[in-house]
Amino acid sequence: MLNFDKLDKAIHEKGRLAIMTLLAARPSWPFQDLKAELGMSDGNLITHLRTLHKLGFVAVTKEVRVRPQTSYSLTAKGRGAFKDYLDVLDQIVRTVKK
Amino acid sequence: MLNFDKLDKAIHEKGRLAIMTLLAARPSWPFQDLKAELGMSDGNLITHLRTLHKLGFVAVTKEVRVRPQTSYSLTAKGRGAFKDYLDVLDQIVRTVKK
DNA sequence: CGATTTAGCTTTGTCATACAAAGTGAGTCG
DNA sequence: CGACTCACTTTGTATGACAAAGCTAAATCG
Repeated sequence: MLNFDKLDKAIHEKGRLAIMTLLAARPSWPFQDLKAELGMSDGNLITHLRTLHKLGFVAVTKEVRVRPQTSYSLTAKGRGAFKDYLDVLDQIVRTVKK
Repeated sequence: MLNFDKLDKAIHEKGRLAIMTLLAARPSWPFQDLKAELGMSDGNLITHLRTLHKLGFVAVTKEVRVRPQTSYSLTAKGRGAFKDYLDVLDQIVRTVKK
């Protein structure tokens, strides 16, 4: 049957779900762009990103252009975990709609 | 675009998402059955049910058979809110998979 | 009939964490 | 030099998940 334990808790949190969804949509996101898109505070955003990074879901790239710019992207692991997560969501949606 | 603010926070929590999914599958669930199915402690389960009840998502019916039996079911409001929630999930899944 | 069991709560306490606000340090621009 | 920006870090608050244990009323058991 439906297995809610498989719902990765780290991804399930609303803020991080939004982040993962954005990261899945484009290969790389600068910190400022994520912040603008999500309307989060610096502290909140970076904490979520750090959580995802610690889990190996997100890669961090630092460049110094005119200004320093840190960009974030999904790792293969992150993409896999997100896919698994979405599969569960998909199952829930299908199960209930039947 | 995707609107994460529309993700009802009360439903989004894992435990309550599981409860809502069960309640959507059958017209009514006795407390003990929910507890067995979900493997939650009394205290945890009743707290979640109370949260959903306060929001008007869940109706409570008390019967006295051989033993007292309290059953829980979705209200129309609960069903509507759950549908809206699932619509957002569905959108997320579709958006990412594209 | 007294003891035990059961259902459904309530209470209590702990632990985690989301989130904002404010501070930090390095580099840049005027 | 002084203001500003980026990317953090630190700190504090507030919420909430969850388990364990107690509590009450009713029913069953011996």
